[in-house]
Amino acid sequence: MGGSRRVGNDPRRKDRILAAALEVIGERGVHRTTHRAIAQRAAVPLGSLTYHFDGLQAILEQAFAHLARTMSEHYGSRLAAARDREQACEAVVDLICGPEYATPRQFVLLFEMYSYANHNDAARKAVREWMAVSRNSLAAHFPPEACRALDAMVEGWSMHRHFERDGGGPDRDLVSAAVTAVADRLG
Amino acid sequence: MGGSRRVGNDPRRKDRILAAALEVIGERGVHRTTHRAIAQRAAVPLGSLTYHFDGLQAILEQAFAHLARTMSEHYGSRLAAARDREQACEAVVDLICGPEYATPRQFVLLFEMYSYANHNDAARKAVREWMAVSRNSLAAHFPPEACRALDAMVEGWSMHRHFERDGGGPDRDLVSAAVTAVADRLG
DNA sequence: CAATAGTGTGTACAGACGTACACAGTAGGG
DNA sequence: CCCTACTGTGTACGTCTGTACACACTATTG
Repeated sequence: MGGSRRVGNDPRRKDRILAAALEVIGERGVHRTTHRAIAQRAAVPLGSLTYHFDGLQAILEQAFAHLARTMSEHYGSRLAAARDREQACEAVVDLICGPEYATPRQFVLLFEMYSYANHNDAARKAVREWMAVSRNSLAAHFPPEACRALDAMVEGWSMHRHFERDGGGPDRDLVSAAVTAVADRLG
Repeated sequence: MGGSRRVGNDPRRKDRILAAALEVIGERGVHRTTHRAIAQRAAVPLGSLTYHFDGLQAILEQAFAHLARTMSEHYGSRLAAARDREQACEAVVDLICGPEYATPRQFVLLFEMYSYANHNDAARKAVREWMAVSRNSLAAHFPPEACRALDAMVEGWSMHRHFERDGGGPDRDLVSAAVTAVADRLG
């Protein structure tokens, strides 16, 4: 139709494979993630992976790039909803405490990406972009110095909460106090 | 000599293997860490690994347990050197900015441990203990609430610095300001 | 309809992997 | 001295992995 180039039967297949890859990574970890596990999860034949991707490494790289993009959008949209600094602080507290950003699944994937990024340049690039975007999202509400500090707090604190995994509720006031302390002093 | 039990030729071999395992993990990542790579690095025969450990998983678990202990000691000793709150704040800034705690090698290993901990109970336990100890080290100088916040800041900020990997110097004043802001408000 | 060019798949293969285990080596007891 | 009990090693085996590739299929072109 129009173009001289043919169109595949299932143009979304590549994305489905990448989504399946993230699921497998989340359940098993990058170690023990295999072509066959991904293929089975995506319900596609094994050969389909080698047809669409140049090896397992390429799948992981693109899967993590996709993850970074998704997380960036989520992070950004939560902060873009804030209209003033007070709401921005609340948004930051939400990012740390709320179940939206800090879903266990995304945390597991995040750690897989970070560890993989230390041994793979493409993944490292994805991590850097994700970090840059998350800080830029803060930049709409805070000066650069505060962005650095708040971004670090979001990362570190939400990750500690992820591993402690008990009593997730009563922290909120404390987190809020720390966030406003930094925002006030560095703002 | 006293006991009825014989003594092996090389009692330090187990530790040497664990040290070699950490080196391999640091260079290659947990994915692509194999018995053979560890054996070669430790300069011991392949069979020695299956003799001393019940499988690769056991090696990783014990290697990470060792890592957590080492890091805890380092973290604790740096903070124990502080005599008052001001020095404690300086120590926290050092932990974030200084090259001692934040050596790239240890960071890589830390991320490997975190990601592995999401799929392995023993490693998860090691991570939790390491986090508990690091917070306890802060507890000698700050109230519990401040410990939570400062510990999160150390983790998040040092890790961001690890990935950004450019201009590591001029941050120091900013980090110091953020640390004292939190310490003052929550102290 | 025949020719064709690109899409997609099942299978086969070489290599690497974890692990078991038969065996060698050695230090004490009798 | 021999015997025994234990430590430690080299090798072999079955499995699983990544990847290539010959082949089938389909839709377009002439």
